Order: sequence, then C-alpha cells, then structure tokens
Amino acid sequence: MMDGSSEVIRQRREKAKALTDRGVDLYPNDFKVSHRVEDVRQSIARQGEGVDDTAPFAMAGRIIMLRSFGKAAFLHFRDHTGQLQAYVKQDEVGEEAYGLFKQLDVGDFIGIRGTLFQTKTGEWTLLAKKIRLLCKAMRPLPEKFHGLRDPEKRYRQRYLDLIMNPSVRKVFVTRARIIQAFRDFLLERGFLEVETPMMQPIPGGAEATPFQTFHNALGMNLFLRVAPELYLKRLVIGGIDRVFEINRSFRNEGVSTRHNPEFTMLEFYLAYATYEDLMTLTEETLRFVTQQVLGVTHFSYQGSNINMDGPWARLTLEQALNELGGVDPSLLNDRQGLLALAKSKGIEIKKGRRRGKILTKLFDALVEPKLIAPTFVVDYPVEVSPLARRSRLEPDMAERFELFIAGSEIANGFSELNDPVDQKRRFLDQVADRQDGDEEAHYMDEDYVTALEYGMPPTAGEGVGIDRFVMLLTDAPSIREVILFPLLKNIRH
RNA sequence: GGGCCGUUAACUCAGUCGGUAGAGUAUCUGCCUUUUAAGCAGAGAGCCGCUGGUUCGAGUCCAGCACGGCCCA
Repeated sequence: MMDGSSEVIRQRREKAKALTDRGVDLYPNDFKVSHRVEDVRQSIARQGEGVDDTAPFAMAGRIIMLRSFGKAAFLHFRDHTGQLQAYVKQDEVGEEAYGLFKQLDVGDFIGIRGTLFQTKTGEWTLLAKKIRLLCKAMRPLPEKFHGLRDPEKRYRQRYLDLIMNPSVRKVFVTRARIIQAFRDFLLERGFLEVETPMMQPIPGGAEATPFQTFHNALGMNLFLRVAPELYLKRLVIGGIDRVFEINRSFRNEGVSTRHNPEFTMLEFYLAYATYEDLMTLTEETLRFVTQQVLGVTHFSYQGSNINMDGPWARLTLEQALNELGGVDPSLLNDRQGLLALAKSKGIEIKKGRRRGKILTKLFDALVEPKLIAPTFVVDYPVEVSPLARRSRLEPDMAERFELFIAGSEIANGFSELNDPVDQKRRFLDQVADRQDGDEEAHYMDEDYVTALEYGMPPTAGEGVGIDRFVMLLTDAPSIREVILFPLLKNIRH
C-alpha cells in the first residue's frame, strides 16, 4: 500500500542503507552523458558491421529489465529516446564494483561507460567498463509482463503508466505532433499566436457554467474562462486580423469519456471571411493535420472507418433532425410538440427553455451519435448563437456550423456578429435566459459591446476541440487517455 | 443525479455451497560469465477498499460510505 511499509519497500530501504554504509552516494549528479540511445541506434544504422568496438560511450537511463547470472548480467536501460541492452560482467568492472552492482534493482537509474559489441544473437549491447548508480528507486515498478492496467492507478500515477506502457507514451507524442501541425498550418497562413486571459471578470464565448475564484489583493471575483472568444475578437478589433490561441478552457460540468473540466481548444479568427470560407479552411486544416501525423487521410476510430478526404457532407440542423433524428418537420416550429417529443425520448429539458435550445438538445441525443463521417451541420437558430452573425436571407438563423466526426462535436464556427446594437440585444436575451434559470447563458459584457462599437471588420472564427481530435487520431475511447493528468476526485480517508 | 460492474500480495488476477488466503510475475536466499518474459532449488510477503449488520463462523451474504470504470441524464 501507499504507507510504504510493505515488504518490498522495506527491502529496498535496507538495500539503500547497505549501499550508503559502503560509501555509495544514492543521488549523485556528476555523471556526464556522451550519447543517448537514439545516437547509438543511428550510428549502428549508419555503420552496420563497421561499428568501432573500441569507441567509448557514456550512457544513462533507468534499468527496466535485469537478467542476472552469478558473475555477469544483462540489463535493459531506457532514456527518453529508446532502450538499449547492457552487459555487465565482473571481469570487466572488477569484483568490488560488481558487488555493488548486485545491489541494484529494476527501476534504478544508472550511468554506464563502455563500448559496443554484438551478442551471439546479433543484438547491439553496451559492454560496461564502469557502472554507477545515479538514483536509487525506493519503490518497485509494476510487473513487466502485464504492466499497469488499473485505470485509476494509471491516471493518478501517470509516471508509472508512461514507464510501463509504451503505447501511452506514443499517444502523448502524437498529441504534441497534432498541436504542432495545427500551429504550423496557421503560422504558414499568417496567423499570429497569442495568449489571452484565463481569469476573466466576465466569462464569455460559450454557453457553459464557469468556475469561480477570487483575487484577494484586488478584492475581485474572477471566473476561469469557458472560451477565449471575446478576447480574441478584441484583438481583431485591435488590428490583429488573423489570430489564434491554443490553450486551456474550463467548464464546470460533469466528467465523462468526452468531457474533462479543463480541456484544450484551438480558436482562430480570420477577418474578411465568412463561415463558408471557414468550412473550406476547416477541411483543409484537419486534412493537413491528419496527413502530417498519420501520413494518410483516413483512419479507424473505435471500429469506424473515417475518411477525411472531402468534400464533407453539409446538412442543415433541421434536415439533420428530420432525416437522421426522425423528427417530423411539422414539429420543428412547435415548441410544445418538441417538448413532448423530448419527454417521450427521455431527454430532460429544463423549464423555460426556448425552441432553439430544445432543438439542439434533441440534436445531441438523436442525431450527433449518427454523424460518423465528417459532417458540417449548418444554420443554427440565432437564439442559441448569441455571438454569431444573422443570415441575410433568414434573420432568425445564424451563419454558423458545427463539425461532427465519429459521433463527436469537433469544431464550432461562425461568421462573427460585429453589429454592436444587435450584440447588446443578444446579450440582453441571454441575461433573460439566465434569470429564467439557464446557468449556461451568457453574462452581459458591456466592455465587449464597447469594443465592437469601435468597429470589428467582417470576420469568421472557429473553435476546435483539440482533445477530441487527438482521441480520433489515436483511437482513444476516453478523453482521459489523451490528457496526461485527467481530473479525478481526491481520495478521502 | 440514476443504473450496472469493479476494489484480494509491489503488479496482473483466481478464490466453488459462508469454514479461517491462492497462482504467475516481482522480491529474498543459494547455484549460474552471451541472456531475451533467462534457468534450477528454496523462502518470505495480505487491514481481502472502509464502516456496520446477519451468523458459531464473512474475502464470500446484507446495508451504508469512499474511489474507479462503462452506460444513461
């Protein structure tokens, strides 16, 4: 258990004490590394049989496997770039050093000076001339064959997960490459990357419940942002007319396989563009990232084959509800009828919700799981899109789309509302919704309206759920598999 | 918030009808100087998630709680 009194841990402590008693420093920091495992692999690949077997190497890493004989041993050690076998024998290191070496365990960090040779099976191996302890591990690693499986331990002690499960490490390398590919794509097109406040006096930019906090010195309530949107648009007003941010937002909601209270979003804004332009750009971006990371533009996600080649399907919200959700078109403008339908499907709609909200709730339950191939859903009611521009043809509709892949919302974008008078009216509607008990409704943001009054060029903007997209490209069944330290409850005793 | 499932050695897991705790790996001891989940022989290791209840007796049955997983809202 975690109290450290188990037999294995007691034995480690005794070994550590025995080493200390013999004058061994358990935690030195003066070992200089000349080569990483990757360097050795590359040099072998380059030189093949011609590798110089007298060249000295100084290498370091964690012992991850140890096969010990009487007076010799094979071990595998690992650094960030890979793992390599080493051979330690008494004839080479001497009796004294070999005696100390016998006290080392799997999990300890070591430094080895030696030369390369091939074993009789042809495996390139570091023959130790000198071996040193660099850090004593006081707890044993999980078992080598089955690894660490308990999901709770994997998340709470992610370092063990990373040591024991190579596929986990691969997921997070892929995650980093995905983010890099998004960044490369946008920088290439002249976007400026910025950072805007995560602590906001008025939370805005999404319909979501915020976390609240308090600044002591300023005596000021603050919210963790639910989206960076309103700040990024202030930057567009300030003349940065291609701008993006990749960072955390926070929503005070339950956790699930698709929701973590803190999550990573890409938001970008492009002036002189419309939501139509944005859909085209979204296809290009996501195809580019997929191609960069996977080398192809198709992949399998949880048994579904996903092809990112375009053009992607486009459906209006009402079409989707009708054709995929089986909602009778005559009901679409009948609030009472929609409420009855929701009730019959077991979908909870809180009191006083307007028609648009009911439509999107029905959509989430009846349509979203069916949108497997990349699909844009367009034409959302204005009342659920308080920051989006009205359609010129249908003023009750917003120029807005959401992108769905594998039954999951991946992106949300629209032509931005830049009419300050309309924006103020929309905020007032949201305030009314909030008074009707909708905790997710927007707050009034007078300062943002003032900013709009200075003039924002016609602009289109979008948010992309990075964690969800990483799930797709890594075939992860849960968002916790793509977040290094997902939020878990404290263990109470 | 609701439903179902899980929690046993450091790790991965068994544990029958309620009868006093098992395996593999790891660890420890001995042997072993080219192994590949090394091998052979031996040994030690447990708050059975927590609290209560039923019972002569609970890992096992019941209730509550905690944490986790999946599904639903």
